[in-house]
Amino acid sequence: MHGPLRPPCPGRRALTATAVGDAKVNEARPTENAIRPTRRENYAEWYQQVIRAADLAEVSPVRGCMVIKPWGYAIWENMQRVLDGMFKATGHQNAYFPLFIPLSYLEREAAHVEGFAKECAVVTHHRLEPGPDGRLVPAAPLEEPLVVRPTSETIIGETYSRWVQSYRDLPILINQWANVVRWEMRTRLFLRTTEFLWQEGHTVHATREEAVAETLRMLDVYATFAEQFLAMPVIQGEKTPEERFPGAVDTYAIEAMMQDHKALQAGTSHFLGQNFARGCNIKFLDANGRETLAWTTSWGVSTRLVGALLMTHSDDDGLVLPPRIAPVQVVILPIFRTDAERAEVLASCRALVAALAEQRFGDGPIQAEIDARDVRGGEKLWQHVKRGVPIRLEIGPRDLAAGTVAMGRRDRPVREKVAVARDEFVAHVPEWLAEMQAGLLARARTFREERTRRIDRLEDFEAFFTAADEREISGGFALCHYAVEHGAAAADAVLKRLKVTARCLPLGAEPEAGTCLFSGRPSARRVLFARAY
RNA sequence: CGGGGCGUGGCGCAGUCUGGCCAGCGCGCGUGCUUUGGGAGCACGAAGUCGCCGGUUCGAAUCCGGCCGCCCCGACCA
Repeated sequence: MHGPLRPPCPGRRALTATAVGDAKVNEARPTENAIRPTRRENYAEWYQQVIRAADLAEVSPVRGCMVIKPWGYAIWENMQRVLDGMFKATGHQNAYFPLFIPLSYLEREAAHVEGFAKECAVVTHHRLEPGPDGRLVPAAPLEEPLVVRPTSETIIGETYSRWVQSYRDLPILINQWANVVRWEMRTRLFLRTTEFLWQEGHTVHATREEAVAETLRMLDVYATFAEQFLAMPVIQGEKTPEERFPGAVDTYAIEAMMQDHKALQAGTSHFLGQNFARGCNIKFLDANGRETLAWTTSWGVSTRLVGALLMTHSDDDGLVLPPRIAPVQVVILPIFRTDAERAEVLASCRALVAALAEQRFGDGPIQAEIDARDVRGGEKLWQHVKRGVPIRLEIGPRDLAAGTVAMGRRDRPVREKVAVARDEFVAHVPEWLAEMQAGLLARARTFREERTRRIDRLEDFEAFFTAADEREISGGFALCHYAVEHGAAAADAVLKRLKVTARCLPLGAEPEAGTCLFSGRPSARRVLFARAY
């Protein structure tokens, strides 16, 4: 066990067996965080400031919409790439369906309309003409208004009804990457915007069992992705009837805990039963020649995952990216004064990038980038800290002479810099990145476990969700007995007051007889309660 | 949609109550010099229809009327 990645003690000088020099911890400046306010001071504002400091996105001139900037979009592209591979590996194909849904389609499933009607953008005209004051006004009304898709069950269902004739046509396993629009009252970058990017899988099956299996399989894909790539531990569970997707029979979700102890639904998977098959007329002849209604599912994750990622790992110095989802794993900051030094240092940096590209991490080569911009060193370094790049390297004339690189890790204090032999660095980077990845997951899991309680008395429940003083962030995950079918009315007032909701019925929990915390009725299992995004 | 707040160079704000001084400050931006292995210093400079429309007035960022937009709190939500 050696290498600079396990300094014996945080904040102290780290000793390394192979490094050329001792670790250097610059303590000249008083400790000061890059992000203000800090998480503790004002969590919601901290979130906005991290997005700004990391250059992920900004609010657009269009109400409720965001501009996703290159760094933020690169993270989303990585998510897309990995998930897309996982979808393909489970037999799905990509396709694309229209942005516009005829109003009449949306009406095909009663619960579905009711759920989405209040947040639909509607296109009513197809032409602009100069108005009396010289400004353009809509003209030429459409015969039937078009809804900008809030989700695509109905338009895809309509299409599937023509594709499905025989049991031999099944299953249909299709995904689409798309944008959707939901006219929300209040928006927050990445977490809830009027327009957002997502993927939606839509499948059709011959039997109920197969559709249920698909629903749970994709939920598991999401959980695996969240944990292995985003280093974000999640709880898989079934939604309560109140939280169910409009039109679904069962909705499942992965729930993650953010650093303010709130739950964030990071992905959903719906067993739609035959509801949409009925509404959209998806029928097939089975092996016995009988006309049968199909069974469908749908499942999705969105750019919300970027917000989830941010709130899982980031600290008061900005974004922290798990190496497996970071667009760049290593950023190299060349240091030089003269033109001669510049040429020499840059050549050396380029050689290092090439050497790193030979090393593999996860499913690809290590992505290293040289930042040779004419920006002052300290300023430049902090930009990369705030953007969450896992490893920073400084390479200057002294390193060239000594055959070293100066390394800083995003999971270590910013001012902790370790000199590592250059060859050593190249050889061990994959291992160190893997260690960072695992460390982030472990830390997030510990955080969650420390704020998860089994609670059996209402007064404990109230206390758990009540802050002792202004500065404390209260709450977390509460696992409580809850008679789902009968307890809702009894629980309503308490939950509303505490702003807590039933997040899900965790899967895989062993049955346990108990008494509903709210209604006193018998309960067979515990339900996960939390404040939620 | 209800309650509260706010619109002044790219960003953050002061000035508005009590009309008149060249519309100011900080950050950022540009140029030059000095610096550079941890968020630089000095000097010079560019940049504003004071949200929009109308009214009052000799004179409006400031007063009056209307409109638009944004933010926060609630109801709705991936």
